[in-house]
Amino acid sequence: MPEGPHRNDAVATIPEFAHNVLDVVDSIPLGKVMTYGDVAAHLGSRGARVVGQVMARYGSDVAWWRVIRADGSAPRGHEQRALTHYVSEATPLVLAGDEYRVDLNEARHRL
DNA sequence: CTTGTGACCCTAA
DNA sequence: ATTAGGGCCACAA
Repeated sequence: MPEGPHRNDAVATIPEFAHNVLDVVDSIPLGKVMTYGDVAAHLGSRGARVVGQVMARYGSDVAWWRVIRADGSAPRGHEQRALTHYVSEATPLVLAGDEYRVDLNEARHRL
């Protein structure tokens, strides 16, 4: 007889929405990016911030640098580490003095 | 159940 | 360029 989730499921730990976010991130091709809002919209949500929370909590094992802000800047507090990835995977960048942005016109992954 | 919290987004000043 | 304010909403406590 079928039953719903019981105690001691080996799965979970990661909530459903968070799991879906990670799936989308895994689908972003090398050298491409999506904004937090893009990821949310793809999942039928308007919660760009929630995507950020998910990345902060569960994103360490995926290509987190491919999810960026709407203006093309890297995740807050991770600009340096993100840049090494952009360079190594040849993500199109726009330089502005000591700052940089990902060139969304070139690198945005659309669905 | 209620509340506080953001790796955010947008507009206005 | 910067700041302020409102909106967003899944998640953790």
